[in-house]
Amino acid sequence: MTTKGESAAKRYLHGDLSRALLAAARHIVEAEGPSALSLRAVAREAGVSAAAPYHHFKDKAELLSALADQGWRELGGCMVKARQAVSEEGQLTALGAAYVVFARANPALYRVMFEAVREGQQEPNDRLMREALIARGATPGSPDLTFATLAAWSAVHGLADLAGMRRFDELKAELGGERAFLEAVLDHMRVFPSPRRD
Amino acid sequence: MTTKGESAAKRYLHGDLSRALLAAARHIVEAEGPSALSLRAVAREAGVSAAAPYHHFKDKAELLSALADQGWRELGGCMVKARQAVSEEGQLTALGAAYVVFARANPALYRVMFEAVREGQQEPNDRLMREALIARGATPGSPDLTFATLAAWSAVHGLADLAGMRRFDELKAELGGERAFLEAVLDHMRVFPSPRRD
DNA sequence: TCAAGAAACTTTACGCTGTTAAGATATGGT
DNA sequence: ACCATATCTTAACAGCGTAAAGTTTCTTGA
Repeated sequence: MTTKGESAAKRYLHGDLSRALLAAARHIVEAEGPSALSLRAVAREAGVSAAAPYHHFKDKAELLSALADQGWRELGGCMVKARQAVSEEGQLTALGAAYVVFARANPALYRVMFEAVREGQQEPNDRLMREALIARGATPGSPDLTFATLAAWSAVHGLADLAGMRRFDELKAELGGERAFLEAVLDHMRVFPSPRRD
Repeated sequence: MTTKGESAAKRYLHGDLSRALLAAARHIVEAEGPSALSLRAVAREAGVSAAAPYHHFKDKAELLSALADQGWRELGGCMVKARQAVSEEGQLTALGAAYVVFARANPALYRVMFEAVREGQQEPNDRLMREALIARGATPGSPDLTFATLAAWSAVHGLADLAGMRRFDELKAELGGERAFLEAVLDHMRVFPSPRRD
């Protein structure tokens, strides 16, 4: 049986190092940015030697990929939750807002997430967005749906990447928060129409 | 007087090392990706010692920032050129297409460019896009113009980041090239309306 | 013209990184 | 009880960014 219930302090065998490494990685990446995330720092934070992670992850990229996967899962959860609260027509906008809000709340994690996609280690799920577009009238197999999905994803990803610039701090404050700012920008994309005016 | 006209081979003083370093950096970044771009590799490629670049750039970040600056300048040139060929209403779409096409033609350079923006070392110019939006009817000082500019930039940046995914290779081929693919996606953004239908 | 100083470059060295290899220790199955 | 195996450690390697100190070349002004 595993040593599941015991205190995790300074045993030779950690017991749940995979999880601990992921947690440490996430902590470091959000606290000090992706460029400061070294495998050795992760191991240090988890209280193990520099070589220990290699018994749980093939290399650094695999750890980052696992971290990214965790992020994509959480983002999926946020989007599902956001969808529940709105009418069918408003779904896409709600999903887009949830996407950007999550990325802005976890900016460094989001960078790791997207990097993993870029390297082909992750295949983010566009099912929710496709469904929302279909609910808004797109025909399921059409190229139009493909383009619209990609347009929506481009918009939210691009906005997530841009919204962190200090340049917009003042504007966000005027609008009473980042959320309002994000929605105002999304409202200028045809794929993200405002519920009020469409 | 400077040794301007002489052969650049194996002199103790290089003569134009700044430029040579930038050229080497650009070559490496496009050939092997941003993660492979080490200062030592750049120095090696330029035929100088590892410490030589420090007489021309404060550190690695400053070299990358200079490379990014060069990229943003070139992109600006492409956009100006793209604008000349179209009517006033089509300007924004032409600018957006030029942006994405440049980013896709120099994907690794574009990543360096955007990273520099993210670090606050570059302030990319949105003058052209603002002008195009005004030409399309936006009122110069309005918040709407700000949001629309940001929406346009989000769209092209996001698309540039996404368009490289292998996932779309087949679709691009069907459309007869990446350019058509990019325009089809841009056409689904309100800020980038198709000339034909708007 | 020539010495002095500045600029451009080199060698050397430091601590950091990712990763591997070889050895130590705990666990679980028989 | 014992052994294979999984998990961890220490030690080592090359490559990285960068600083310090030494060498070579260019420039400048008396």
